[in-house]
Amino acid sequence: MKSLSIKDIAVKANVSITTVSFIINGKAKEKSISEAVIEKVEKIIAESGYKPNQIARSLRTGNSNIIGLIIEDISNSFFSRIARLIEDKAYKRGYKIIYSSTENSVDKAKELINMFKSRKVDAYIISPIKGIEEDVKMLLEDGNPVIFFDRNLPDINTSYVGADHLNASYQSIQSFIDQGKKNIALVTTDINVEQIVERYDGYKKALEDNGIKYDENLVLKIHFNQEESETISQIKQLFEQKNIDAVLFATNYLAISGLKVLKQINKKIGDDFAVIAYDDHEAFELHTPGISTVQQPLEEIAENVIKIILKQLSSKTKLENQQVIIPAKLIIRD
Amino acid sequence: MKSLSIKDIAVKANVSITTVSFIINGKAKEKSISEAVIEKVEKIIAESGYKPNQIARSLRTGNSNIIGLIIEDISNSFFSRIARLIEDKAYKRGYKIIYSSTENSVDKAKELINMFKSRKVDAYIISPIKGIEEDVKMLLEDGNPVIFFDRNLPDINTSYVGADHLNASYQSIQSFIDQGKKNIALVTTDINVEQIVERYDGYKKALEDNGIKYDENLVLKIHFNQEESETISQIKQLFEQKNIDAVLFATNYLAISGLKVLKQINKKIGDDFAVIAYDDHEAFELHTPGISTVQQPLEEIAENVIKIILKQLSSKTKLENQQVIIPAKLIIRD
DNA sequence: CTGAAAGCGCTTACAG
DNA sequence: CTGAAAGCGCTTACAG
Repeated sequence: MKSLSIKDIAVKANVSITTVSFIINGKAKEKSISEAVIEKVEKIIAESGYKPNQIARSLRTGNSNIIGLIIEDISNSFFSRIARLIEDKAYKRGYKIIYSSTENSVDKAKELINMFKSRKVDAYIISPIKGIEEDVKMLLEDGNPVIFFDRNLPDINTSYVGADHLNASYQSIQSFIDQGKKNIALVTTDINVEQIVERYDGYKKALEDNGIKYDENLVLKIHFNQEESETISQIKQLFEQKNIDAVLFATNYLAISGLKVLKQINKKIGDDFAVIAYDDHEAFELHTPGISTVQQPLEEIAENVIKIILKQLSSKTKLENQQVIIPAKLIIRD
Repeated sequence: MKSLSIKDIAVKANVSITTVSFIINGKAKEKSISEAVIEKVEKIIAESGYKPNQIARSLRTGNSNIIGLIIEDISNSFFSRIARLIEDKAYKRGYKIIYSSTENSVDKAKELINMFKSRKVDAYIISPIKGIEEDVKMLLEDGNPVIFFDRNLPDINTSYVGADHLNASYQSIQSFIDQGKKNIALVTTDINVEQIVERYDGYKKALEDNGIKYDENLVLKIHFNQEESETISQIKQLFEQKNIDAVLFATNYLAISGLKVLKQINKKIGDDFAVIAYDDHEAFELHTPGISTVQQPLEEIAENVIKIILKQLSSKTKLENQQVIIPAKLIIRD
C-alpha cells in the first residue's frame, strides 16, 4: 500500500498542493489562507493520518533535521550514556540522531563521515580520532556545523566540549601522594588521542611537582584492540613484578580488567594499595571496598554539546567556535 | 560550497547523466557501456570525490538503506551491546542504523514509529511495549519488514527473537531449591511486558513444581520510572522484614540496587543468602563474592535479528515469520 | 486569497 | 553503445 502524498490531500480537499504545503508548514497565516480552507485541510490530514515525506522535504530544502553522532563505541557506557542524553535533548528540539561507532578505526571514521555527508545530516557531533583531520576540514569548509567532544584534535579549528583530563589526572596522583604513596603506576592505552595523552601528562606532572622521579617501568600502555585475557596478563605482570603502592587506571574498562587481576592474585585494596579509576562505572560503587573514581560530568557535557550545536544550526552565519572545558570530579570511596 | 551532483560529473566527462548513473550503480557492463567511457567517468568521480546524494536516491527508489532500531534505553548495557552488534552486522551489508530510546513511553514509541516511517526506513527492529499494537499492524500492512526482539507482543504476527525467559527463571529458582533454599524472593518491575511476565511465571512454576507455596509477600514489584533511592528503600524493607534465604532479581539494574542494599545493611551473600541476577553486568563478575547471573546470548540474538531482517529485505515477497527462542545461560559464580 | 510551475538529484523505461 | 525525459514528493518565488 502506497502512503499518501501531498497531492492526495490536495485532491481530496480540492485545493492546490501549494496551499496544503503552506498549511502543513504553519505558513497559512503568513500566506493568508482563509480559515475555512485551513480547517478543511487540517481535518483531512488528521483523518487520513498523512505524514509528509521527510526525504522529499530534505531533498528540496537541503536539510534533514538529522544530526550525525560519531563515537568510538556505543557499547561503552560513557558513550551510551552521553548518546542517550544527547538524543533526548536533540529530540525535544525536533532533531533526530543517527549514530555509528568507529571502533577506533580511521577508515571506518572516514567512511562514516562520508555516509553522513551523503545523507545530508545537518550537523556532526564527533568524538574524533587522529587521522580524520582532512575529512573534518572539508566538512567545515562546506559550512557544516561540527563539534568535537570528549577529545579534541589540536589542528582543527572547531568547537569542543570535554572534561579537564589533565587536571583530573593530576589531582588523582596528588591525592595518592598526600596519602604517602611513592610508587604510583599508570595503566593506560596506546591510543594516541588527546584526552589519553593529557591523563598521562597529568600523571607525570604531578610526580615531578612533588619531587618524585618518573619511572617508565611503572607505566603500562595497553594495546587498544587486544583480547581482555592479554590485558589481564600484562596488568598481572605489572602488579606482581613491580613494587607498587598505588595505581591510576586511565579508562574504566582497564580498571575493570585490573580489578579482576586483583581478585585473581588476591591482593586487597586498602592502606598499602590504593586505586583510582578514570570514568565512573556502576561496578565501582558496588565493589568492596568502593573504588575511587574520576567522574566526568556527562550531563554537562551533553548539555553543552547540544546547546552549541543547536545555536549554530539556528544561526544563518558561522558563529565563533567555543571551547568548553569542564572540571572532572574526583570521588573518593572506601 | 555546494557539493557535486551527477550532472557536474556528466558535464565534466562529456556524457549523459544516464551513463554516469549506470556506472555508479555497477550497471555499466549490463548496459554495455564501453570500457573507455567507464574508465574516464570513474577517474573523474575518484578525482572529484563525488558521492551520490542518498536523499535523492531514496526519494527515487523508495528505499533508504536505513534500518530503524527502537529500544527502551540506549544507556542500558543490554541494549547498547545489542545495538553495537546489530549496527556492526548491518553496516557490513550496507545498511545504516538509526535508533532511538522509548524510555518506556507509549507516546514516544508511537512518535518514533511515525518519524521512522516518514524517513522511509527500510525495516524496523523493535523491542516493543504494550500499546503500540495498532501502529505496528499498520507498518506490517504497508509491507514493511518488522522484527521484535527481547520482548514480544502476543497479538502481533511478526518475527521475533528473544531468550527463553520462562525457562531461565525456572532454572534459577530450581537451583536455589536444589541448594535447600525455602524462602525465595523475586524482585521485579511493574512493567507489563512479556519477558518480565515470563520471568515471574517461571518463578511461580518452579516453586509449585517443587511443592513450595507461592507467597506474594516475597514478590516485590518495583515501579519502572522511580528514583533509585526509592527502589533501594523498598528492597531494604523486603530484606529486613521478611525471612528470606534467596532472591532472584529480574533485571540487572534492580540487582545493582539490591547489592547496594546488601552493602548498606551489611548482609553477606553466602551459604544462608543466595542471589541470582537476570542479565549479566560487568559489576557481577567483579563483585566479591561473584554474583550468579542469567546471561542472555547477546551475540546470538543480534545475529538472528539481523539475519532475518536482511533476508526479508532482499526478498521481493513477504516471507514466513520466524520465532527464534534462544536458551539463556545460568552462570554460577562464587 | 490561491495556484501553476520550476527544481532539489537521482533512476530507469524507452528509444535510437 | 548512449541519451532525453519522466517522475519520486516536496517547497517556494512568482503571478494573478
